[in-house]
Parts: sequence; structure tokens; C-alpha cells
Amino acid sequence: MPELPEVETTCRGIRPYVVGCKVSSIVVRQPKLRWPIPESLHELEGQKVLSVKRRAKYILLESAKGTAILHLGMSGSLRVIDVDLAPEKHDHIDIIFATGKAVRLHDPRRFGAVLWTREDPLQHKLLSHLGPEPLSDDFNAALLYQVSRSRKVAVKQFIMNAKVVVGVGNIYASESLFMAGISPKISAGRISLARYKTLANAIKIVLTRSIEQGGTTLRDFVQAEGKPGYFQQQLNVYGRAGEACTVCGTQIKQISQGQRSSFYCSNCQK
DNA sequence: AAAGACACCTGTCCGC
DNA sequence: TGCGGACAGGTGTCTT
Repeated sequence: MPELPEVETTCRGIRPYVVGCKVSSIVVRQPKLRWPIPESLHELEGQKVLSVKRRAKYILLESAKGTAILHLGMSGSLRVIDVDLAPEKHDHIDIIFATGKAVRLHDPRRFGAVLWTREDPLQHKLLSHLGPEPLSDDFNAALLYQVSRSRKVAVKQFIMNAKVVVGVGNIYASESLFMAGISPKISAGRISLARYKTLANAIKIVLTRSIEQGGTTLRDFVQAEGKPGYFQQQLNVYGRAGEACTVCGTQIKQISQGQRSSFYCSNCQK
């Protein structure tokens, strides 16, 4: 499911029901996620949530005692529900608020995570080595150009590397490269500064537009209030192998790069 | 240091 | 209808 736009959509969706609200209890039905859910997570009980922040694809629920770090993995979603709504299969955790609402984590594949830290969450081992946010000014062509020199990896895998830039997952990597007219197969180190300007701009536009549409729902992503995203209607290449390019009509190709599928138009992207 | 393979887990879809 | 295999939005870890 979630790349940056879906995580951002989720944060915006839960924020009104969470910020300033007191956590009355936390129910863990399945502690075996990517890592075991720590017992210390219960330190959030009795605390007021001070903020909901996002860093990369991590969701941070901050309190005076510490911060819950959530990740949605490949198939996770958070929904705001009434506390008495019966849980269904794969509803692993409820963070229950004194308001009578709860945030419920649903994650069939259990690649997601829920962690707890008493320190600055940005110093957490999982967050401290991440690259810049793609929608910030720290992410730009100069950075891509500089970091890519002498790198032989394909540009598609390069922009999906969270040490280079966070939040660009498999869908938006393909879509951004299409918008920029760059083949996913080109070595990152052989791309000019001018082309990286086009690419950095494309990444920002694609992610921003997707956030505006509530993200992309391929199978099971839902926003906090249960609605799907709508950006999938604007996908030009992802999942469209064999179909006609929306620009030139050439058949969209699918290849495998780094064990992930890539989609591109061999005529529009060089 | 960089790149590639693999691991985690469940559900779905496709071909036979 | 059933079964095996491939594949799916992520990313840490281990091996070359």
C-alpha cells in the first residue's frame, strides 16, 4: 500500500481525532509485526497526543513521555473508528482515546511496525540515516546530481533508495520517471544536472498531486475515514504493461529491477 | 562503499 | 474446483 502520499493522507486523516486527545488504553491483538510490539508502548496510555508528524513513511505520535513510531509496510492502513466497532481479521492494534474514538491498525501482511521511543524520534536508529523529504527544498537537482556521481545503479532504484530521498516507492518512481522522460534503466551516474532538474521537479509534482487525490488505492489502501484514494486514475505507466502510452500510444513495457517491477514507455523515456 | 539477493507474511490471480 | 507458482504499495540485513 503506502508510499509517501498514502502515509501523508493517513496522517491528515487521523490528526483531527488524535491531537490533544488522551489515550485511554492500547489493545494489542497481534504483537508479531515486522518487529514485536514492545511492552513499553503502553507508556502512551494516559498520555495526551501532542502531535502527529510524518518522517519518510513513518508516522510519529508524540506525547510528553515518548513517541509511538508507526510504519504501514506494504499492506497497512490506519482507520479512525468508534471504540465499539468489532475488530476484523488483521486488525492488530487499537489505540483507544478517551473521546470514544480509536485508531485501528489493519495490516494483512504484517510488514508494518509499531515502536516506542523515549528519545527524539528523529534520532531513532530507523530514522537517523534517512535522506531528505522529497517535498522539501533540501531535495533538489543539485543533491541528486552530486550524490549520484560514480553510482552505477539504475536511476529507478537510485530514487527509491531512502538514503538518497525518502518516500518515493515503486508506483511513484515509475510515474516520476515517465513524467521526466527518463528511462528507468539509465545509470544514475550518467544523468546530467539538467535532467535531474526535470526529475526532481517531476517527483515533487507527482507526489503533490497524489496527496491532493488522497493517495493511490490499488487493492486495499483506505484513508483514515475509510475512503479509497483516487490517484490511481491518473497513473500513466504503473500497472499498465501492454496498454497504450497516454502520450504516444506505444505499448507500455514492464521490466524487473532490483526484484521490483518497473513500467515505462520506451518511446517517451530515453 | 556499493549493489544484489533475501527475508518477513498473507491474499489474489493465473494457468493447468 | 483445486493446486502450484508468481506477484503485490517496504525496507532491514546479509552476502558478494
